[in-house]
Amino acid sequence: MDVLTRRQREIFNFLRDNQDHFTRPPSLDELCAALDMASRGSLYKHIVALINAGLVEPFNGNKQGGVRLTVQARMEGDAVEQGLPFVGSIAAGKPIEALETVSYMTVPEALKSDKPCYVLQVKGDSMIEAGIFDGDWVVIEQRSFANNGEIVVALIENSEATLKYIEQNAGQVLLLPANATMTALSYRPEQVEIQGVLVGQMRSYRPH
Amino acid sequence: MDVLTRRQREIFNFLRDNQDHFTRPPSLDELCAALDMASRGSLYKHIVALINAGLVEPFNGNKQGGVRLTVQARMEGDAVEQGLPFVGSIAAGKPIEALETVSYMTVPEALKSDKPCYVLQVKGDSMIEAGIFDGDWVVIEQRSFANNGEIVVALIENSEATLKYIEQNAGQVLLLPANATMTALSYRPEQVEIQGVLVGQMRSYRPH
DNA sequence: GAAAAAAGAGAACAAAAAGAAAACATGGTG
DNA sequence: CACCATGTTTTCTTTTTGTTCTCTTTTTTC
Repeated sequence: MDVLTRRQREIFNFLRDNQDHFTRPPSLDELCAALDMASRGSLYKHIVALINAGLVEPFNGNKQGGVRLTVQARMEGDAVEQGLPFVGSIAAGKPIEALETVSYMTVPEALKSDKPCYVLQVKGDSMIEAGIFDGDWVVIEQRSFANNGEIVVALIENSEATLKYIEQNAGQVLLLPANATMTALSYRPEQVEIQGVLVGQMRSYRPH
Repeated sequence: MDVLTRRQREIFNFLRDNQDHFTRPPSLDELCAALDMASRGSLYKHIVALINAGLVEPFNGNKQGGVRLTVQARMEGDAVEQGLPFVGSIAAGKPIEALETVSYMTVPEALKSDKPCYVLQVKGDSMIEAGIFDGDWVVIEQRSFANNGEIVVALIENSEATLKYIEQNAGQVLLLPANATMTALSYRPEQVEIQGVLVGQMRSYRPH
């Protein structure tokens, strides 16, 4: 069995990643539009290759109806939707570990990562310029390291947890608020413990 | 059992998503109007297909009275797709009604209202100062009226849908962006149709 | 750089699906 | 009774879709 070409792999990946965006198997024309291609016939060749590779199956007995992924392919992308632990609010001056799970919150797949996550409610305005407001919920991937420029939950001096942009240089860790009225804080690496990285954010506009 | 065709899927989805909007089972003519179809006979074929698939049941012993969903159909809608209909992106210049449900998105209870809701993806920066960024998802409560100061999905001149603050005075409707680089738009009431009100917002920070 | 492979555009075709429009049936209403 | 809203059937046209073909363009490989 032949190995996939680059474009075939691209198209398969697109199908795998976007299967949830189609309620029904997409037709060739729909796929063309989604892939920004102009020719059905060109796409058709790739789909046939994927069919031959066993990665995609014709929908309706090779007649009409579009293509859909094989069962194996679908498994790969499917995840069970389950609530994330909601552990309280941040900027409350307490380490996250001290907070017990208050409840569980159902969160869209798109806002999670594939690693363990939890949900916090934001208190304060330190990140308003990043579009994170007082009262928002944030989805945090549990992780002890971060890349510069990421928004992290950082535990300072083992006592206070905050949500800030992080900038780690040699011998110095900068925690940057997204608020012109606040100033950046500088620490030594051993003073700061990263407890997680921001992967999602949610806000309710309902009156309460 | 035959697999549903694309159009049958669409119509079933429409029935499932809009069953709350009909106090009684809709007649074929009512459904035609709702689906913007001109021929009862054409729709009838689709309904029969849905009946044969066990997804829809005739209301009054195949006599008068319209169609309504079977219990199974309701189950499917509730169990399989627990999420809200995701109907596409806004600021794409298209009325919402023209957009079909492309997928479903699981949304936290706290971001919904108790009325029917749907999800849109935001395109553009017109609401950045309200903390709504390009690429964010918004949960919209389906509603044709709004209070001043609410953020609404407004259909302008029956052709373009946008997300803006609304301010309705006598004989004038103001649509206010939350972006200092953009200006407010003023319309006559009959030029603006409110399609929904913002009740929730979500953002993903995952790279993709 | 030339040859080969891959990718793409676009046209043409047949079959399926979808739609329009009209006619007919049937029950309820005034 | 006539009238009307509705479901049902039929006949037609139009659109969509998979499929195949030829041709050009781009990318890879030697």
